[in-house]
Amino acid sequence: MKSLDASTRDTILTLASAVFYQKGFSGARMQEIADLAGINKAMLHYYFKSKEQLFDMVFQQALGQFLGGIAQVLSGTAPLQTKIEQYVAYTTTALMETPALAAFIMHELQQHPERLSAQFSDRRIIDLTNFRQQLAATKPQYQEPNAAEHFFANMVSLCVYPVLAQPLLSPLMHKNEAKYRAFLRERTSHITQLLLRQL
Amino acid sequence: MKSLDASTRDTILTLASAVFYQKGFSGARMQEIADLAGINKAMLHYYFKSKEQLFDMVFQQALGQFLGGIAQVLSGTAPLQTKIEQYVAYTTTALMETPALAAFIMHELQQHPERLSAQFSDRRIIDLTNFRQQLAATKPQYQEPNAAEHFFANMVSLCVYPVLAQPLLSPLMHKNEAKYRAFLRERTSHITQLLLRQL
DNA sequence: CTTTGAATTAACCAACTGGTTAATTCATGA
DNA sequence: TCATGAATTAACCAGTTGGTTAATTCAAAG
Repeated sequence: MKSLDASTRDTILTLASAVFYQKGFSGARMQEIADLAGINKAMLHYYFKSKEQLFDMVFQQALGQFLGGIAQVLSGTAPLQTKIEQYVAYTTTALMETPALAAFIMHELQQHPERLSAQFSDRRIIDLTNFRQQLAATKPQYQEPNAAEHFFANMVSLCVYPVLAQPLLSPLMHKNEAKYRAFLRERTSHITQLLLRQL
Repeated sequence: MKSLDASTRDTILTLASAVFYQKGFSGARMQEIADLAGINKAMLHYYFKSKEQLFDMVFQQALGQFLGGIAQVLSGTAPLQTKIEQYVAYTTTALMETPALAAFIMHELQQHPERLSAQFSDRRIIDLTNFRQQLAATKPQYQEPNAAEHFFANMVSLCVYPVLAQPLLSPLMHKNEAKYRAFLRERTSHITQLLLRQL
């Protein structure tokens, strides 16, 4: 039983995301997506003219979600502390819901870095100047070249990587999935404190 | 012109690594690997009976390289400071030589986490106890549950992610490849200081 | 020179995969 | 009720891909 025509596209998009996230573009099969959506391949091509187009929509949406948190930190007017706290909390929570998202984006971006440009041309949100100013205002040492960039890279790394590398770190720490998830939740405050201590 | 039969296998393995690293298992093509090696597909299957077998060798080797640095930190007898300094320097350097390695491992591990087990059954090197003891000896607060794990996760994240996410962070920081590489090199000391400050 | 086993090649194949087509059903507004 | 366009299906297709086979070349040992 299908949902209303208008929302069918969205349903497909959601199911397709799951497949693409886990298997990547080349590993994903149109047949599998169609099966998941309970339609046949022809219907899939009726809603999305090609695998590439379907993938592009999934990828751009995923990238938007991923960059959303960053944009807020880089351009918002809130105090630096607040922005950092919000980013750490939001990113951890969001990524934990779709653990394969980060690995998917990195893997696809590795092969086709140009796919990023679509997100950069439009939105001007992606700019470090505002962030650097706020940092420098808090502590003068952040005026030095690359100091703000290092802080930013630290923040993102500390949040994203442990989620992305769960299949590696979880066995390494002898934690089952539940325990590792608890560990990740615990990290939110750990990371926040570590970062704020640098200000 | 081919190299000596014995080393041909290694040549293929190296070339295949490059392809697998960039395109993953499902994106890689036996034909492309054969072309790179200057042989035809039949020869490729002569040396490696299947794509899966060739991939397994590549993957296990990649994983070994990736875990090599970690093992040293976790089990060596050197002082903690030295081990940290060595890990940061080694990891950054090693990953920068094959930037696609980390994304490759994460992506494949996401789909087949069981591929990790091969590395874990044999070597007992992968154990945090030694590391935790050294940490606790330096600062008692690291006796608390998960404290050592957080430190470890921080260390790995700070080193690996900025290399892995180069296609994302490089444009975001308005750095070309050369400048971003310089930034990564600069991070070696930045990360080391940050970590040692936590002791 | 000949034997023998490894190295190499060209041709081939079956399965898979993205995509198409033409015909059919369904819903709805006139 | 009928006309119209969207939704859906089954069958099909051409290109790709991993893998095989049988025949051939090559190199070294006897």
